[in-house]
Amino acid sequence: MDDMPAINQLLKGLNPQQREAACHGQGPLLIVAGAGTGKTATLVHRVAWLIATGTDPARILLLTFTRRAAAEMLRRVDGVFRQLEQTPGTDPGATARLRGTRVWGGTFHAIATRLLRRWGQAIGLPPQFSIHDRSDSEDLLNVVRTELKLAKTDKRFPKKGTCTDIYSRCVNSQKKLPRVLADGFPWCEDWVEELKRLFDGYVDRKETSGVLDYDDLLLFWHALMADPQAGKSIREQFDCVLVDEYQDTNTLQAGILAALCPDGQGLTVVGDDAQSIYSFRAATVRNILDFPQQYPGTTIVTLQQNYRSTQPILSATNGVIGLAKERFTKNLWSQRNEGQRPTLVTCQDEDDQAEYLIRHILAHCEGGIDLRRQAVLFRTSHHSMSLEAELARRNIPFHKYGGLKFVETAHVKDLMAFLRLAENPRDVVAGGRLLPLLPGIGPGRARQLMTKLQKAGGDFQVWRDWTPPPAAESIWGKLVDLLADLANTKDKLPAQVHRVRKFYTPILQRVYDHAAPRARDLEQLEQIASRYRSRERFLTEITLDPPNSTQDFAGPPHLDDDYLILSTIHSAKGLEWDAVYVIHAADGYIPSDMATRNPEEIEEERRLFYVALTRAKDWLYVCCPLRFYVHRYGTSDRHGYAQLTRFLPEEVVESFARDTSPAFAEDAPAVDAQAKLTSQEIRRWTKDLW
DNA sequence: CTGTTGAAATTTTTT
DNA sequence: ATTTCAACAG
Repeated sequence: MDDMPAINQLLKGLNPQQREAACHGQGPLLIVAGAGTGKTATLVHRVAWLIATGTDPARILLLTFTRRAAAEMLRRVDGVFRQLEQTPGTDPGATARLRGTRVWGGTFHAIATRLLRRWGQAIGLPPQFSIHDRSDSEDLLNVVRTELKLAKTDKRFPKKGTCTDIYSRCVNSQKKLPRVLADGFPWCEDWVEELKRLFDGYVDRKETSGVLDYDDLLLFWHALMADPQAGKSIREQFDCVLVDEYQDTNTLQAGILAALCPDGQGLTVVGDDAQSIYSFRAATVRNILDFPQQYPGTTIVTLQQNYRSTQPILSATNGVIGLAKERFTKNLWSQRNEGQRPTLVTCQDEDDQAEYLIRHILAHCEGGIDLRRQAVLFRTSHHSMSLEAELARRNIPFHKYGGLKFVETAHVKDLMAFLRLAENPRDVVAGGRLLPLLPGIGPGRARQLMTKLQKAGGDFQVWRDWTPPPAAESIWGKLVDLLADLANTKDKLPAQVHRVRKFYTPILQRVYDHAAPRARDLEQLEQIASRYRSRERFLTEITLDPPNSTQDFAGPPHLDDDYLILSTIHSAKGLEWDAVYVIHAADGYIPSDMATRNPEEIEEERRLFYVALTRAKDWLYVCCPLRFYVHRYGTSDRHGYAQLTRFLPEEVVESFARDTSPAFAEDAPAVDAQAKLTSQEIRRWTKDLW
């Protein structure tokens, strides 16, 4: 496969910079890839090139931001080889063996799990650990919080979610608690000592429960690399390590990479400092900026030709990012000179905005752009609520990314808790969730039972000689039977789920309203379970990569079902659509009120806005409702007046066309929108004084 | 100790 | 609107 024609064939369609990156040798490589510059294609071809020139696919590690991204890339690597087979002169047998399927691909967390299950014993970690997702972590932290009586203080102690955020931030940034509090949680600074005790207790509790949380996966992988034996083995397992979205990695992740490729040989990172939007997760843009210093001899390849957007859209987005305080990449350019300027839409309020959106979305649909090639983007999940209601009312199908996920619904979590407890009887969160579902059993008895179980080494038989309260008498024996069986069973996963479902459905009907649709969800979960090889794999994969909706499980989507995309900007990362609508582009929404405490936060919000805008290929709309309801707590008629986002000052607005929503148009088609808008604002403002 | 009721506080983005 | 916590009845 070393023959030049085949290699050239493989790289055809790449521009010179992309090609340079794809064919780069072993030295450390930094690819600075602006939005839409063919980053994925480049990475895909680099993997293909590495394989074609003799690297064993199984010795390539591809780290991505989501599992979906990894799967997509490896699928495309296969595509490259399949195409190669078709070209005359290549040996089909040779390429067939080169498929990308054996490449190690996934998120840092998923790869950490695989490696820790294999090698974790070297650092004293038993291989059958469970993984806690974000809400499990909160629950466990809450257990400790209650035990330490931190709830009964005179001033209110931070909520469990906040505590988890703080903890996570400390671990991922590798910074001291007081520093983290001062930087990101100033309203919690009074609680340093209590938080220290809380976190100590939490760490111990994780250990006795046989559990790792998301942060532990990174932390333990990092530690594993320092083990002489295991670290060496893992280092030698991979010839090449490629990292996507490097601008959104944190200190711990950079540390892992340094341990994997100490001198940077075989290391490739790809990213765009202008798109760094995860600092709340302790990601630091320093990773990408300092990469060349960290690895002397780094080759830097910069991709600047944009293949995604029309030039008018690019001019506008360049204008937005041009105002960033620090800016390291050059302006992007496109050969797509045709096309409309993006549209800045002034709306009266949220309803009006929804009206405008639906009107234009349907119009584009008529014009041949399927719903699924259009996306509505917003800063915060609940910003799309009123739009969702309106879409539902009009029977317009949509998929939402970044909202409440299927597996986060209470009934699905309940059912999973049975499987989790059977898999790991030490998991106090699973037990603490499941046991109080029985009548007469609350947090107190649940705690008692879990302690008892732990002392017995996880043998459910010890629960048999416990005397349940009268209310639970009839069901108690059945629960113990169920769990004991599940713990020992060799049944296929769907059969296990079926048993749990039979046990749980009556409980569900007692505990929740709207039991029928919930019960149907569980039937679906049973179906889904059939695709997993084992219970352990099922639990692990669901917590590491929770599907966004039941539809995500459904496999290849039917061609005839078409649906609009709604997504948070964060979840839209790396994706693109023909038409993009960015809504609530008003100060307070973008940038979010919560993220204007310091200049760094504001700069990140600017990049976030930039990411949103750069998702658009042909059509871009930015909507700003002038009047917004203050539904902070509860519904009220309180409202305020919004300013257009500060990221669109006058000189940038010039690259937009202006439009107004239906309400304005109907009110006074002849009047200049700008003037009309102000007078209206003034009138409403005055009315609000009394 | 459980389960209910009412009052009080409440900070976004996600692996 | 939702979550959290204290008070109280069973």
